[in-house]
Amino acid sequence: MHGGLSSQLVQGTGLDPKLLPILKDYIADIETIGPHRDLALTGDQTSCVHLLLRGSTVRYLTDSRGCRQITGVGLCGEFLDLDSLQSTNRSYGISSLEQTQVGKIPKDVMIKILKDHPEMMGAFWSITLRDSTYLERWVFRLGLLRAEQRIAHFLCEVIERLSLRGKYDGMRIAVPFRQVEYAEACGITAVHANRCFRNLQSRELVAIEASQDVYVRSESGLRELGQFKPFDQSTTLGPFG
Amino acid sequence: MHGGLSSQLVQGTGLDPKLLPILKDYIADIETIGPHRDLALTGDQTSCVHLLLRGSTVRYLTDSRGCRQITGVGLCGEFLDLDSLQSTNRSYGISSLEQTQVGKIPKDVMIKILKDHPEMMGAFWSITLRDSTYLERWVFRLGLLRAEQRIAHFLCEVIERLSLRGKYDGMRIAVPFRQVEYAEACGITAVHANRCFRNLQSRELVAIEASQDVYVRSESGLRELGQFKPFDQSTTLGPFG
DNA sequence: CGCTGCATTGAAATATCTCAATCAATGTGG
DNA sequence: CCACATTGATTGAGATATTTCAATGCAGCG
Repeated sequence: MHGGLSSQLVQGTGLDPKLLPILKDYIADIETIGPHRDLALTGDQTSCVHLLLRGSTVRYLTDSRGCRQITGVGLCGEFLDLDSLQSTNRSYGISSLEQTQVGKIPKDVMIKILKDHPEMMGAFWSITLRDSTYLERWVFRLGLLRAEQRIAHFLCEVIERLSLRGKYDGMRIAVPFRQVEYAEACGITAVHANRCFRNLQSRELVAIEASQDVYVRSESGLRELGQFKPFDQSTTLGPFG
Repeated sequence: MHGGLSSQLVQGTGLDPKLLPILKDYIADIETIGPHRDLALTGDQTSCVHLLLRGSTVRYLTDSRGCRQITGVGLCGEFLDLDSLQSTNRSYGISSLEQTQVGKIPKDVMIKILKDHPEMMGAFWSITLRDSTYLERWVFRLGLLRAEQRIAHFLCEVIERLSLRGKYDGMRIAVPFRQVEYAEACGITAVHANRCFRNLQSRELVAIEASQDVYVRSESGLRELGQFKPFDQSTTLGPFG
């Protein structure tokens, strides 16, 4: 059924490999949905936690006019909403970027996991801390950078996270963002995102093929323009090992 | 020595009151610093975790020109940098807004706490999750709102967090932000922040006295303008109780 | 063929920034 | 008590970035 599950999880969740088989057994339900569908809606009861088994997602908040601000990208192998354990209603939506498969772990099962395997809690906390770091950079991006830099910075984040799980070939951004998504992630208009990409192309930092695929021509150039500081890998893991 | 410590912690940390006495015993060192001083610098070794005993702080990221983006406000009783446990070097700075007192808990002591009192981990995780929620809204604010709305939204966040710990009198924002800080928190210029405040005053949403103190004239008006959604208090606390 | 979804372009409107100056309050030394 | 420096708020005017609106292009698809 879910063949390469373990290996995906190893690279995705950030969990200690020893903990993975445990987790796997608790997935209650696997759901598959097409591209650009909502996996979870703002206001929903938070009945379960989602683990992304295939595809990619975005997490977003909506303003009063219905505009979306993307606050995070979900890549294969990641937990999408560990915070569900904390709140009864979802304060954000999650939607898919492509054909996507999620494993659902009911909240009470999560609680059982924590009871049966106390080691898991440190792992989960650790994941939450890592996600916070990315969120904080997201604030940096929106607060201090101009449109073109924001896109560069965002691309760097995606590259970094793909790299960390061996899904970056050094060329192509293997996540099917449309320009709308780049815009919604960077707090700009889709129209403006388009012009920014044109500039990034003329600076020879990226190339765009087939109107959809972004190819990285100069990762260092993107990092410099976007003032991207790589993630501090040297985590102590102290309390969690 | 540190008299009202317990009661401050009860309201601030979000920890179960039973856990507080435990924590209190582990504070190794108390440091006092004046207003607008750095408590921790970007790049520092993360040798300890800071617990704010008195005063208020901001946490910020810096761009290549030295401009600051504030990513969080530290109020009395809160942990300022639980994430230190995760990383070896600080990726952000923390500075004081006023005369401020912090308790320092060395990282290895934190690890010992977790070993001796496993219940603490759920509490810490819970705090991290709550902080993430605020960070996510910060992204919303910067990404979707215009300057004036951002300030309204930011004021709402501060009001809410002060209220949650009984430090809001219904009138005055009891944190000594200067206009620079409002600007750095909202991703705008100090000059522009000033003009926004003038507008907020003419809309009769706030009043400013002595050029420093912000008085709230219409909390609901601020919430509406800033599209502020209050924090979901109904946390299950399931895995942690 | 005529949809539909998305990228692309242009031109005018607007928000925000930048620079530069002034003002008000406060504190300090003589 | 005055002269002066400092800090932060305030204003004005021009420059720039970004949005908005509206139109066009382009590909896949029934």
